[in-house]
Amino acid sequence: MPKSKVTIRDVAREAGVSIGTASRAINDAPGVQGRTRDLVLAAARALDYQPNAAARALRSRSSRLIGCLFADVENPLFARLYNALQDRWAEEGFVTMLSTTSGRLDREIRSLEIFVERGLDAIVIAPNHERDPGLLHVLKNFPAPVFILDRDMAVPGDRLLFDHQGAMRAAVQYLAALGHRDILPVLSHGDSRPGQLRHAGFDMAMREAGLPVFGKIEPETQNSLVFNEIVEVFSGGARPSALIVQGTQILSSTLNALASLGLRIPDDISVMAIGDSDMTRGHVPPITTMALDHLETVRRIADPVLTRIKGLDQDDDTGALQAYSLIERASCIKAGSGG
Amino acid sequence: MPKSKVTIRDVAREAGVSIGTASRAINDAPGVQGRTRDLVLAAARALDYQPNAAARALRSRSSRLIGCLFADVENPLFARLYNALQDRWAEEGFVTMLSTTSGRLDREIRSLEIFVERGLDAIVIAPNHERDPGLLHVLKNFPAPVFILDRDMAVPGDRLLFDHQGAMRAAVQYLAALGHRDILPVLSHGDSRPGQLRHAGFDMAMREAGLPVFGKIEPETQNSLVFNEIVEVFSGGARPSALIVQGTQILSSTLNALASLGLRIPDDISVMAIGDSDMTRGHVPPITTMALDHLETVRRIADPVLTRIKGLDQDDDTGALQAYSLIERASCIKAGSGG
DNA sequence: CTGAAAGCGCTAACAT
DNA sequence: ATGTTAGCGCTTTCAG
Repeated sequence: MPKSKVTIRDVAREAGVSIGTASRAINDAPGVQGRTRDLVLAAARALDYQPNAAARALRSRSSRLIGCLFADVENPLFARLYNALQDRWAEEGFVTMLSTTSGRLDREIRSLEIFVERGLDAIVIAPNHERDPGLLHVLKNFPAPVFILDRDMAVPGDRLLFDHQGAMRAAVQYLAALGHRDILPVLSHGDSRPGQLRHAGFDMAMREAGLPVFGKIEPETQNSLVFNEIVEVFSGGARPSALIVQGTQILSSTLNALASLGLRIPDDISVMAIGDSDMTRGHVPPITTMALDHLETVRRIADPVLTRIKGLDQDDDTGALQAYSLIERASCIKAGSGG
Repeated sequence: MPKSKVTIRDVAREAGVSIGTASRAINDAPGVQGRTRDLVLAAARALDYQPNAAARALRSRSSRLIGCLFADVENPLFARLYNALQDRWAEEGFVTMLSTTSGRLDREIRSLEIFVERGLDAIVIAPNHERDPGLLHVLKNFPAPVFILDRDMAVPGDRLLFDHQGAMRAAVQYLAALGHRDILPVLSHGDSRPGQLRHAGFDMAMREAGLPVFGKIEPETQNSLVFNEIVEVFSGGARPSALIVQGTQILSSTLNALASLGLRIPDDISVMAIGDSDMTRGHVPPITTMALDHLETVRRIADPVLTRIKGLDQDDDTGALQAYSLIERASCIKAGSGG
């Protein structure tokens, strides 16, 4: 009884109706009598019928598939996001596909081609290469709605942009209000939107606050170790009173360095994180953080995508900005007030 | 020029051949003259032809899709694994789908149903629920090869089992050889295979080494905080000379607690990790670890799956055991030799 | 409200 | 070596 692929034909026969009626009942389309519908559904259940997605997609020209293109799902932000999006879209009967590219251009382009072949109904992308003409070309001709996540790309489509600049400003203002002047940023060097805006935002905020830029630590990537750089700064005699640290991995390395230097948080130094995670929450003391509202972020991605798939032709929402908010925890205190 | 769905028909016409020949050329099947083949491929490229995967799947009864069912892709092990498997299978022309379930039974079952509907050619699963009859039932009737990853499940299919027991034994032996007697394990309490075997392995190894079990810390989940438990142990006056810690999140919390207690690694206490990660590598000092060989693990999953898809009917490989190996780093020293 | 039939794009079997 | 054709399982007209 297992391997026999039962088709809608079998269901129709079992229910004693035509194949068309069976289809309508199964998709609960209008124009089916209640009793007939029940008959069909009962038959389907009895036969353990599973619709064939390929046949459906071929005929209906809708795969009920939504694709995500991320560089990397080891990044907790994207992992959580993927999880939540998958959940949300599953409620609406869509299956979510994930393609990770390690940020490599060829794989980004190849993934998009695969998305075309598979006939995805929509895609959400946060590619590493914002300005590559080849990638942009594929995107412009993409046969389904494209949602752009936190990237500056010259292609049509809804998008959601994280307010990195605002986050940096809020962080600096918060620390400045606590009396900190020597604030050291530890922000990975980004070629793409997030990195650029964070640096720009930091510089601007410091200027606004009338604070000299004390120094900078710019790890190459999200996974770079900053242990040595941190130790060097303090060995050099210079002595920031507060750190702004972005990224889980970098934060981990930073905390390790501080502990190793014998510096206590927040007594000896204040630490502020950009981006919430198990680490910021679970650390003792917990780390004050600029965080994205996860639920809201998910909603602002999932819903517009669904709307587009339904085909409601509105103008692209090209300016949606997702703010960070300050989560005050125990890792920052007034400058000079420590033990 | 964008939306026009160009079909194999168009390619055939453009190349001046029949639709069948076009198909053969595109799939580079045997029985096509070199020149003809080039003609077709040129036409395909010129028209920017993308084959329709749904039609292919429907006709050929092969979706060229491989599914992964994991509880959670925020777990670095699975994230890395997914990445690598996707890469490997892409080389063979397969697309990989990921379903994450947060370990919830209903979602595990639902995911499998979706896998059936989508006609996946094979699946790799590491479900949370090893003994649920409903899940087992679906699996037994699954219409494609099933590969089981590190779970004890009474269903047919190849599998790869991680040697958690061996890992714990090696860890204990290593520490015992360094003269440690008071070894404290910090291992999450698992209801499924990995957790059970780790605990069993630890107990057995301690017995073999003639060491009394000093105590245990058993966080509920992989994300549990153990800061307080660690602090309590040391405040209680008891004083292990070495820790065996499993999981990235738990390790993070543990290291935080040790730092906060003012304990230096390895001088005041030796620390050994189960499972390699950016954290074990990047920590200062780097953490001695029992690790799985990533490449080998990937190979031992990816290859058998491919073989099964090709239909080579051999017996299930039901006993493959993937060993951990010891990566000696700086976090463990001889008992009593510290500052 | 339901049945009959066309056909989505492709591959595979059968002709030539 | 290439052309022709049937039909995968389903949704969607079009009749009735």
